[in-house]
Amino acid sequence: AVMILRSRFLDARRKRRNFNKQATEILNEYFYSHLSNPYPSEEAKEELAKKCGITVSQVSNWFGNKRIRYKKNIGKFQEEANIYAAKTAVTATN
Amino acid sequence: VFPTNTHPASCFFEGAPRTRKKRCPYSKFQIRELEREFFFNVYINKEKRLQLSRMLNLTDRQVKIWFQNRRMKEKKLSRDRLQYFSGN
DNA sequence: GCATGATAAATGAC
DNA sequence: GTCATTTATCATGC
Repeated sequence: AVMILRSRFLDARRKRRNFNKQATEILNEYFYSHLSNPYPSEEAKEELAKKCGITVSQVSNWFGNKRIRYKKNIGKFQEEANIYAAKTAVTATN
Repeated sequence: VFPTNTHPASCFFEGAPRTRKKRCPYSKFQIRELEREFFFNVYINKEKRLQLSRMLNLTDRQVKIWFQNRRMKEKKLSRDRLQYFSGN
């Protein structure tokens, strides 16, 4: 009985909802501005989570998925990488 | 704050694709038996581990790792419940 | 139909 | 042992 409730709780959590555009922007900004080492520290994860309005676990999930999917097909993310590279360049000059 | 890059096993751009065992999801029966044992004791001893691995046609290493991952999962569930009811 | 977030096996640091 | 990961798989969004 406990196990059934437990599994239902898991299934409920697994119902996925996309992050809002602003949260994705923040995460991508961090990812592409740390492309040589896209491993945020625990403190950085907490700050990102707060700014994005998501949990630290969700931040970890996002970076885990992003790293493997980026590495697996860099070409597919080239355009996206250029966009955020330009964006951070603009903010740096201001 | 720059990451010191000590914890990750390798750089993000590594060149050595080490051979890794392909992840194979366990069957419903295997999961049921593992969960049953986990319910009685979160830490499994050597005897029961060998017994369980033979019954489920898994290696003792696989059973050991399953219990490790299962404990981490339980911990994460506790954190999520706490956060859910306290609202951060 | 893939994109995306979450979970399940498997590894390695410590 | 824990725990942050990698990787494949799952489930959903659209």
